[in-house]
Amino acid sequence: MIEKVTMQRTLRMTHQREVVLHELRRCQMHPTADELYDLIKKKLPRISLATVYRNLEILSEAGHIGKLEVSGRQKRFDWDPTDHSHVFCVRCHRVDNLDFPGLPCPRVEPGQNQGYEISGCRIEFFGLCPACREPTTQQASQGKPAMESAPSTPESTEDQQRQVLEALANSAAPSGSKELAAATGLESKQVSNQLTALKKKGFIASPVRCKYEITDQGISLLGG
Amino acid sequence: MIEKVTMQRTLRMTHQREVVLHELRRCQMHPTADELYDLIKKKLPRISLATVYRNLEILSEAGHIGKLEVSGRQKRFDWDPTDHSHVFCVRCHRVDNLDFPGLPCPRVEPGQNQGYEISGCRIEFFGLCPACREPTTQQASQGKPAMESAPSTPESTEDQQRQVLEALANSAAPSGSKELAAATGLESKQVSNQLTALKKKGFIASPVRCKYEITDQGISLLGG
DNA sequence: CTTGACATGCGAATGATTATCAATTAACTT
DNA sequence: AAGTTAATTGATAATCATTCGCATGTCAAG
Repeated sequence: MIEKVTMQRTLRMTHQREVVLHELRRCQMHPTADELYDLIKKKLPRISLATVYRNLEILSEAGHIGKLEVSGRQKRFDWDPTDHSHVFCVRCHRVDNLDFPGLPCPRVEPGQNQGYEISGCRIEFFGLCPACREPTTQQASQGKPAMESAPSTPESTEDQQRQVLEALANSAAPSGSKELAAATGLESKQVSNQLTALKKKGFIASPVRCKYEITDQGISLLGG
Repeated sequence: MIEKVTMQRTLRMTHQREVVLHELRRCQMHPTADELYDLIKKKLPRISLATVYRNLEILSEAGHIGKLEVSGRQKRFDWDPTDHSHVFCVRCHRVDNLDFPGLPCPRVEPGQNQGYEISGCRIEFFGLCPACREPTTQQASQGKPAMESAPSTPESTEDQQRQVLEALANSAAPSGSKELAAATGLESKQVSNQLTALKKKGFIASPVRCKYEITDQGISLLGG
């Protein structure tokens, strides 16, 4: 009698599910759920982020799309569910396909390794994407260009601090680390580190929690 | 003059950092931060979880330990920072080393693939660990056995619902999905699904948000 | 046209991790 | 040995990505 209690039988193709699938296929990239959400909102302004997540999960479960779990960061989704490897950029975190000719997965010894019954493996390449390889044409990275984060060069502590300080000098109101990260193109963790250092030295101050503004001392530092 | 403003020079060997490193080396496994935290608390009851996280980060940054980012789940840490591959169990999420004799990383074509400058790759094997391969001696999995989660077999919807229902029958007070997940050894998502299904059928009821109790109808179902 | 299984939108919850901040402390520098 | 200073700590709040609960909506089948 418990058999009567079942669920999740059919896959209904609702409008939003259709749009999720269509937009993913259309963009031909490997967007995160929220990137796709932003895209989809243009077509379906009332859709919920949860619906996007739900449908991506269901569609990947059903094998219609692929789900990428790259190195501990945000999941990305792939319109192409067939087996293939990916590269991701260590700087801007963009993901691209990588189809190599040879065998993708190294021979899995059928015998048990460590007692494990190995059923497969995932290979994940990393490196620098074309955009991030460039020798930095300019460092001012405005906004976020749709799907790809702002490439930034690995800079010295001093450079980073100068950037943060300049960004603060150009800002009217006290800024948080996220705004500063956006303004400088640095990672917010880096920005945060530099804020701490700058504050200790008295070049910036924090009028309210998490917000910073440049001090006279900081201004004179930039000026000198 | 900005050069004066620097930071992060030395690695101070504090007591807690020493213990973090020591405990990680001692356990010879691949614990998550909070598993290690539980271990460390026995030695240093006043240590903060944040300190454990911080030190694991710093130590791995400095190359003293390894950081494992397995398929979108909790990070794990490795006392051995040298290059080697890992297998993880798709059921209990345990991670083990895997040293194969041959070349671990497939030849990275030095030419640019997709314009990427590939600097390396990560191979991640998955399968079933020895414990999870067993044909299920019994399904009652009490508590969590220190470092390894409770292995559970992929069961049918009906089995899962029966388990959940039984757990509820044995519980005095209304239970949440987490407790039930612990009691049944199922994943909390699964439990949640089954709770929804059971509730719809009237076999359980929810006296308060997120808590469930078995109904007379549910009891009679078990009895019959 | 009712039913019931699926779906949706909303908001709140969760889990893992990180940031903030005042107070300590380890490793220099006298 | 005492003073200086930046790294570190504990406690806690915040953050981010993701999921859940629930009331409501939709649709295909009886």
